Order: sequence, then structure tokens, then C-alpha cells
Amino acid sequence: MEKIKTLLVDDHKIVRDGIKMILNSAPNIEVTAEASNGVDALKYLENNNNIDVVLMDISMTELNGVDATEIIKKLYSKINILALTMHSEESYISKMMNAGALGYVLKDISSENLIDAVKTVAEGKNYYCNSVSNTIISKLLNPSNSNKHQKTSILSKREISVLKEVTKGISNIEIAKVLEISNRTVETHRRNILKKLGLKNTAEMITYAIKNGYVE
Amino acid sequence: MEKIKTLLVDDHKIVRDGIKMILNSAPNIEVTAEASNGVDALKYLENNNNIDVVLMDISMTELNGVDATEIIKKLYSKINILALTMHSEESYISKMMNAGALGYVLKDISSENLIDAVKTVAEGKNYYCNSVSNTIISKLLNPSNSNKHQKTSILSKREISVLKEVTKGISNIEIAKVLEISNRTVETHRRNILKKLGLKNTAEMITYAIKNGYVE
DNA sequence: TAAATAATAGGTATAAATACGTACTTAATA
DNA sequence: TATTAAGTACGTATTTATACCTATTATTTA
Repeated sequence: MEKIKTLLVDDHKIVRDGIKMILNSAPNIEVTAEASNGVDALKYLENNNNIDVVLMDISMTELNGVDATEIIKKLYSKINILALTMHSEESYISKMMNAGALGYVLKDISSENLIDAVKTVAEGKNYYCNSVSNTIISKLLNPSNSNKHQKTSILSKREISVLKEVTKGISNIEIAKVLEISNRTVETHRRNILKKLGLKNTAEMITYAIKNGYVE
Repeated sequence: MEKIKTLLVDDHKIVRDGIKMILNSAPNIEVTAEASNGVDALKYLENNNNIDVVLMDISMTELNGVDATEIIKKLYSKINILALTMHSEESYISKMMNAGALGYVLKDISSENLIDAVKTVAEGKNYYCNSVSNTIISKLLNPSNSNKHQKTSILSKREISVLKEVTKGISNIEIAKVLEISNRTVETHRRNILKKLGLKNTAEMITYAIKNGYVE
């Protein structure tokens, strides 16, 4: 039987090493390559045509997992991607699935289930670990519950720029200078951001931005 | 030769599994137990007297790595603790070392170096991975460089309480109600926090609080 | 014991953010 | 083509936060 060839993408070497040992212990899975960020992963895929499944972390320097997933699916549609991350927030899940991931598992998964996940995704099927599928199901059953977070991706490009500037701790007037618009426009963007996300002030905005990966 | 008995504390099962395989592959190290947070780690140590080295993550629910380290060193001074985390910020390093950790390594460490680290710490000696020792050295060479972060721990208890409330996005008047003090006192605390940390507004305060582990 | 710090709180003033309404232009879409 | 969303911007008013200053009490430290 042909082994499933995987590419591990995670910025922590010791985590890669550990997962490598776990997957290599499965008879029909092989860790063929690894990368510490999205850019390195893309470089590897450019030069090699032997990967079946990519295990992708989300939080990485250089190129994050969501964007990397999107690019990989565009360039190499046959490669299946399994998100392997510590983020259980719905916004991350939907971002990764929209980007083209087939599966989504958290890092508190057991070795056995991780092996299952890789096999399932390799067959082109979806795989979610329990807590992730619960999140998805509760969203389907109670969509109003998740409206607040759903609207995350509804932020426009300009609003995201403003949000990023706000987290730097600079005033509207300074933000206006950076973005080359009026400070009144910055105010309007801030108001719309708060409205869209159901937040009420700077403090909530920044907590939101950090938790949802708009900064760092 | 007697094996070094270790306790792994990390909230992600797959990470524990991986590190377990790495350490168990070393002839004189053995992963004797594991815990997913500080509380569970303490429970294990209460009932068992067989651990030489604790590998401790920092960010965990229930009881974080810094506090857990402090408690373990007080109760079981013979146990040596190695911090194993993704945080390279100086504030985390000094917090863990002050709490009583002997070593500090990042999760991008190689398997070989991790095994070295465990052996070194087991002998009661300090171990730092390269990037960590560089951070420490640059601090010694240029202390002014780190003044801003040094002052972290200078926040008083009350100031920390206020800081935590601020990150919730509630107003001074609401914070005052929660802490049962005047809103003018809250203002004073906020002003002192900003002054001590060299920050200038709510936005910077929240970014600071999140990055330095005061919340979540 | 003298000095410093923590925790408390008020006066007064300014700066910044938020609320709500309105409005124009352009591009995308039903 | 009519409508919607994005991006721009202003008027006015209110609420919050920040900037100074001062001050009392208790505790800690030099």
C-alpha cells in the first residue's frame, strides 16, 4: 500500500518533531517534509510534487495558515489540507474552511485521532475533531448566537486597515495621517467597525482584533 | 543508570504526545506522567513522589505555568523545572526564572537540544536555549533597552486588577462598581499604570496586557 | 524613625472617542 | 437600471479618558 505523504507546517520545531514521530509511527503515513511557515511551505511545494496532505498551523510568522492554505489550494488543487491548531474560535474555523482546508483539528487531539484525521483528509473527506464539530453544529442550530463572530469577515479592507492602526495605540488624527484620509473618515470607519462587530469601545475592539488574528 | 523521571505539563495533548515520544526515545529519560494544566500537575505531585524534572508550559487554563512553578518549588524544592514555551519575551523569561525554573527553552528547540536541556536541569544546572540566552545577554549589556518591560512586575496588585477590568472594555464608572472604589481612584490607577509602563492610552494598555499575560 | 510606596479620592481642564444624522462618489450587483 | 456596499467627510452633542495638582491613611522599607 502506498503511504500518505505529508508536509508539516508549524513554527515550533519541537511540535513538528513530536507530530512527525506520531505520524511516522502509523504504518501508512509518512512525514515527507516540514516547514516553519507558509513561505517555506510554498517554496517546498514549488520544487516538489510528492505531497498528499498538508498539516497546517494557523499562527505563524511570514505567511499565516489561512493565506497559505488559500494559495496552496489555488496552485495545487489535488493537495488536501488539514488545519492543526490551538484556535477553537469559530472565526478561525470558518476562515480555514473557506480557504480550502478539508479538516480542522485542535492540538489537544489524541495521537490516534490525528492519524485518523490525516487518513480521512487524504481520501478527500472532511474531518473535524469533536469540539470543532460541536462549535459548527451549535452555529447551525443557533445562527444568531454566532452573528457577532460571523460578521468578522464582513469588515471591509479599509476597516481592517483602521482596526490595525487602532491597535497600535495612535489617535484618530494620527491614523488619518497614516492612511491619508480625514480624521472624520477614521471616526466613521471606527463607528462602522463597532457596529458591525457588535462592540462598544476601543478596549473591546483591540481584544477582538488580537483574538481574531488581525494583529501580530 | 537511573532514568530521569519527568512530568509533562502542557494543555495540548498532541504536543504532549509528541514530546513524550521524543523524550522516551532518549535512553536515560522517561516521561512518567503528564498534566494539561497547573492544577492537574499539582494534584499528581501531591499523590506521587517520583518526579525529578517538570517540563512546564506557560499559557494554560486553570493555573498558569508561572504560578504553578512557584507553588511546586515551595512544596517540593527538590524537583527541577524546565520552562518549555512559545513565549520569547523577556518578561516571561524573568517571571519563570523568578518563580524558580532552572531552564527556559522555546518550542522551536530541536529534539536533541531538548534532551540536553532535561539532562542539564535534572543535574540542578541552568539551561537556556540560544535565543533565550541572547535575550538575557542583550538585557545585561543594555539594561535601558528593557526598562519598559522590566517595569511590568512593578504593577501593584490593585493596578493589575484595574488593568484586567480595563481589558474587558468597561468604563471607569463600571470598574469602580466592580472593585468597590471611587471612579476617581480608578482614574488614578489607570494614570499610574500608564506612567509605570511608559504607555499613553487604553489601546496600548490592552495590547500590553494581552502580550504580557495579564489576560486570557 | 524618616522616607517611600500603595491605595484611596477630589478639583479642574483638555483631549479623545462615541453617538447619530446626513451626504456625496464610485463600483459592484440584483 | 435601481439598489447596495464601500469609501469618503462634516455638524453637533455627549461621554470617556487623560493631564495636571493636591491630599489622606496605612504599610513597608531604608
